[in-house]
Amino acid sequence: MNRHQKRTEETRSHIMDAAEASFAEAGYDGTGVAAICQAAGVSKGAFYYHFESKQALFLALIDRWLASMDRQLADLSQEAIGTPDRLMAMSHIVGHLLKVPDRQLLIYLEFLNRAVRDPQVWQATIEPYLRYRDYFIALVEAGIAEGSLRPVAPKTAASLIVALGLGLLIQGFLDPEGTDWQQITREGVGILLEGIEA
Amino acid sequence: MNRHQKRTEETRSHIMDAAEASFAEAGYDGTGVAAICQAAGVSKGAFYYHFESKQALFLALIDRWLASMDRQLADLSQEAIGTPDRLMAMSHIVGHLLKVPDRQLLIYLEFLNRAVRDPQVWQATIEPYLRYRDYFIALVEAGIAEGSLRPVAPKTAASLIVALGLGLLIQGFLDPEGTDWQQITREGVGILLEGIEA
Amino acid sequence: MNRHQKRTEETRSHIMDAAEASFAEAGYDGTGVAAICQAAGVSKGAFYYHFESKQALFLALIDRWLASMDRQLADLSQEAIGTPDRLMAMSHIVGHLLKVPDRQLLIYLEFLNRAVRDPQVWQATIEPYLRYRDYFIALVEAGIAEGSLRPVAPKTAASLIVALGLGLLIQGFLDPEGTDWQQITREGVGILLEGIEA
Amino acid sequence: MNRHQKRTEETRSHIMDAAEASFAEAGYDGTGVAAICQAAGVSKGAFYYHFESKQALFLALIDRWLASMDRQLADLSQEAIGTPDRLMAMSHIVGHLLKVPDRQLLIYLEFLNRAVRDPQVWQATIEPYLRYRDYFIALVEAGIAEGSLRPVAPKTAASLIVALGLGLLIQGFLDPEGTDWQQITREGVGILLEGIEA
DNA sequence: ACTATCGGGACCGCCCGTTAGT
DNA sequence: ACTAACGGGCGGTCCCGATAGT
Repeated sequence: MNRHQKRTEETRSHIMDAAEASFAEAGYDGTGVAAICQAAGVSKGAFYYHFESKQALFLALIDRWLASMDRQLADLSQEAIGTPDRLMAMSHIVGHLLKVPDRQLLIYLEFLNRAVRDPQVWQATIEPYLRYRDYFIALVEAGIAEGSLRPVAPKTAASLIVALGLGLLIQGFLDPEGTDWQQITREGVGILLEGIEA
Repeated sequence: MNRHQKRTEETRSHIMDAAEASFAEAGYDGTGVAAICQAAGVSKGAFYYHFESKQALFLALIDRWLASMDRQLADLSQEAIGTPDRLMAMSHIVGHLLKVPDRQLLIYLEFLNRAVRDPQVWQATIEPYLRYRDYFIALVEAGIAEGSLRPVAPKTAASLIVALGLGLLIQGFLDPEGTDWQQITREGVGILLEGIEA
Repeated sequence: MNRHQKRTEETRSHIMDAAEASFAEAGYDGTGVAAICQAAGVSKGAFYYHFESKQALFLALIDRWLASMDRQLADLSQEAIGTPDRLMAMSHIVGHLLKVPDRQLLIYLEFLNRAVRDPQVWQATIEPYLRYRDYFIALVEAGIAEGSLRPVAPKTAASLIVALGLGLLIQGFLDPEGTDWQQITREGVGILLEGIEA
Repeated sequence: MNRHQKRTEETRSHIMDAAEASFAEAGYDGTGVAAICQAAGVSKGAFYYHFESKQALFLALIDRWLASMDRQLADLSQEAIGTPDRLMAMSHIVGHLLKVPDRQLLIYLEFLNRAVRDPQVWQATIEPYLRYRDYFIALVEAGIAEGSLRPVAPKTAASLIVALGLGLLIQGFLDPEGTDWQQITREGVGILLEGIEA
């Protein structure tokens, strides 16, 4: 990668970072392209040189986020531990997300909200969602196979786990100050395990 | 009630119904006041006679929804049954919501999404949220007192229940066709109860 | 005049008073009919029962003001004094208007501004303006005849007097605090008289 | 100066010229941004690229006018002549303004009318007004010093001169046809000088 | 690879005036 | 003589994207 390409990539990243922040803060519709450009310190022309449209930028943002999620999950899969411990480890990740009331996370709500209305965004969201659920299904099946989990329906359990994560995240958004969500998450996973552990 | 009042009430309802449908379909920002008026069959003059702004209409919509929620909860509280059974009954309500892929429900996502960005909407959302959580806390405490639940931390359990409901609803939005969410909900509550029942 | 008629007249007056205040404060275009009605404590229906349009109300306001001006001039003409003294007496009236920075006076600026653009308002304004100038012309001619004034061109002198009054009024609007306009007016008339007195 | 800057300057001027004409013709409130754009042959996008708002354009118009006024005054100050002659020269300028019934001048009335209601416009108007009055005060003082004027109060005389100009301008607006305002102005200044000349 | 400038459309809020009802 | 409710349209602003220029 030569000097030029590097510079180009940097501009792209700046725009995406600025957009991510703005979308989280004010929402997709509440953020103008001009505002993104100003925050990124570039002109509108630069924006439309790198992205076909505001929508395309949004999609790129989703992709970037999913890629980072994949990386995190892959890291976790490296360590060979039992299913319950792995769920516990995951709860720590979610709990960590909730510890600091990170306004930046709000962009995930925006992803969600647009996914159910925009077919293109839906496409980009539903596919990874199913992938993640499959991951949890496999996890549960492995747990049943290794005898650490009771023989529950894997799909139900997986949906339950995802629901738990989503639901706690949203509550964390709604009430970021009044509750120690990190602790709730830890205890919650404990209760859930109680219900499925052997 | 004279003719004027009756007419007013009807117009207001028409507007709110049309707005609810449009907001669910296209989102808050994707719905213009003109579109609402057309759908409701009234003029802009009528709209701004009944509502101070688009935002005010949105808040009125939230209030109406919360009022109906309160009514449903109150109905449920009438019947004197044990906590586990009551939770099961609730799961049926949520399950029913998920049975038909009702696009109308999408407006709740819109409520959520705006609540975290607009202080006024947040105010209107957080207060009832806390009220509902308190309701569940009381429910769990009652269950522990009557011996039907194990002595878990009530706040944690309540948050868990709410998380379950929210998380399943959102998954229902994301994947409305591929899964029998009604069944997942039933089984999910079963697993959760497994973890907290005595 | 029976009870009903009296009540009607009162409502009309309330509306006109409220409109006068609002027009002075925010200008003609800056004042909505609804605002006038609210300030007057009546409904829009009442407004349009008494006035054909916002414009008609404005015309009525002009008429009312001109009538009061006529009354003042007539009072002044009663006293049989020389022209210079009469001009001095008038300067006191103008000076008095300028003593208190009466925001209410701003409506005359609005009259002026609309007169040059709206033919109907122009009609209602130009005619009395010419009448007043004729009054001053007659005054000057009388002064010359009685020997108290030098033989200046009456029309020029009259225009000068009117210009003086208008110009000082406007300066009083522009700089209501920084200057003692009452005194300036008194001295100014003195200087002017110096130029035309015999 | 590159091509961009030149184009900008031209567009800005076109917009300002069109706005000046429209404001004079129909008043500030009676002129829509769309109308200005159409008259200037540009789009709304161009308009709001060059001006932050309709109000900002109005202020820019005031500034432009004041700058041209300053230039005229400066030109006049170049020639070393006595105070009376200078006042006479000025009367010629005002008289010239009044000779042709120039509808364009009506924008000054609009300036005035808005200055007394809008703090921002007031700010932009009062400061130059005071500057001009100071100029006349200095002029009168110089006249007294050089012995061409009687020892009148400079501030009073200056206010009188300004009042004369303003008042004649307004009368010129009200009655543009019926009177030879050029002549009235000349004679009027003569009379005024009569009152202050040594 | 980027900037300065521009095109045109859409949205919210308001406004003037009308009508059905009392 | 007056109110509540409504009709329809306009106005300022902003926004997404395109183009001319470098």
